Amino acid sequence: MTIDAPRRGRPTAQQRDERRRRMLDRALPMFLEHGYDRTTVEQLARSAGVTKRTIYSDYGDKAGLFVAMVSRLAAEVSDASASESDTLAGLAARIVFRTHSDDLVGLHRLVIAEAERFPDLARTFHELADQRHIERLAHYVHDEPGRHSAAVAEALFSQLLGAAHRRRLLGVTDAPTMSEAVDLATDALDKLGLT
Amino acid sequence: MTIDAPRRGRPTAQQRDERRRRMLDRALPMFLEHGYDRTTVEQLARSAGVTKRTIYSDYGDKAGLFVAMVSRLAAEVSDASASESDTLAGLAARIVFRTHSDDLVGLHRLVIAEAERFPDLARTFHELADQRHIERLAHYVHDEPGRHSAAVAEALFSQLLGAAHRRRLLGVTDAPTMSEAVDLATDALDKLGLT
DNA sequence: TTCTAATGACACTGGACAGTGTCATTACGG
DNA sequence: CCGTAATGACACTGTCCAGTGTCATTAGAA
Repeated sequence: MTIDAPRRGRPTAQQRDERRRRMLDRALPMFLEHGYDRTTVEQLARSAGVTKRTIYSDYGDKAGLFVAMVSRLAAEVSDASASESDTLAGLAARIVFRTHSDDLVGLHRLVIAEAERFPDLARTFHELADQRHIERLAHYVHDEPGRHSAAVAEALFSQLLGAAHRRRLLGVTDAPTMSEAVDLATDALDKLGLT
Repeated sequence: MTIDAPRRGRPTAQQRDERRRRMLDRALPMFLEHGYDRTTVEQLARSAGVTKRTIYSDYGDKAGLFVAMVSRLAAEVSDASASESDTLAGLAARIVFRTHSDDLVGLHRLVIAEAERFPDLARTFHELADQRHIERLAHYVHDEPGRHSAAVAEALFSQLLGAAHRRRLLGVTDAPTMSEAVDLATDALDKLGLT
């Protein structure tokens, strides 16, 4: 859990970058496990192999680190499903798999939980995660007769997450395997009459 | 905000019941506004016109009050949409309106936020709220050719909440009016090809 | 080389808050 | 009417934790 061999004194540029990255990397599992309030700066520091001092001078305070962490992750999510896929079914399945994963569900939970305190963060998350997914889906459904692709894409997105994702947020089911994700995606496409 | 004229000494039976109810009633807005961790027992007590003492003797601790409050509300939600409606469209619209309301979205947020700490509560909430809605919808779609009514009902429920409800959880949109809820419900039924 | 920036180690402060103890007060039950 | 249960008032304890100060240590910059 804890990073070993911390050295005193000013770090090399490389070490400094590693530390900065580690603080963000390690913050996620910490916040996921304990929630925002119950995660102490001391825990965050120890887990990253760093002292509180460094966290405060790099990120200002706990909220600063939290925002930086979520922002970075949301951006990654938005990039992740970008290129690789070529079919609607493939894209749909990947979106299901990703959004139902433990990490993303946990992140989603955090952002929802703190939506009141960090409204901008919630908005960013929504735009980078959900909205991007919908836009990407829209590229594949633009020809549907008589309905706007954006509306169809949103309906599909709703169906791809659906009640299953609600159950994930509430923690009453486990993350689907990739093959289960494919099935969920297939069902969703089917129910909306999409090819 | 605060209840006035608190009197010392043992309360009458009626006063006692009122107090018990008030504690639960007032706990919701408190928890909604500040979240679980940042709501203090002192605030809960003052808001209900009661001292910490009474909260501790009635509910044991903060967690006890929280669980009691959510359980009662979840049960109410489950009863609420019970009888009145006779058409699928009517039921669907009422579900949309209720689940997108500020109170229910806030409650949902709370339960999601604390799903890790109160897993049983999350399960209860899911069964009493979501699952009940799905079952109720299922009564109206049992005749759909070639698909199980339960599956159709779940798909419909997914569509009734959908991306709009995600936005509500993230706090990026306001609660829909009743007429907007009707529109959302109509769209959802439409997209799934239901009458 | 010398000065400065970034850090670890570690102690410390100030505030907040859960939960308890005590006592006077009031209603209820017998 | 008397003993007891439930309460308000209020002080108190113990703990936790965010954020800061200090100093020695090390790397980079001039």
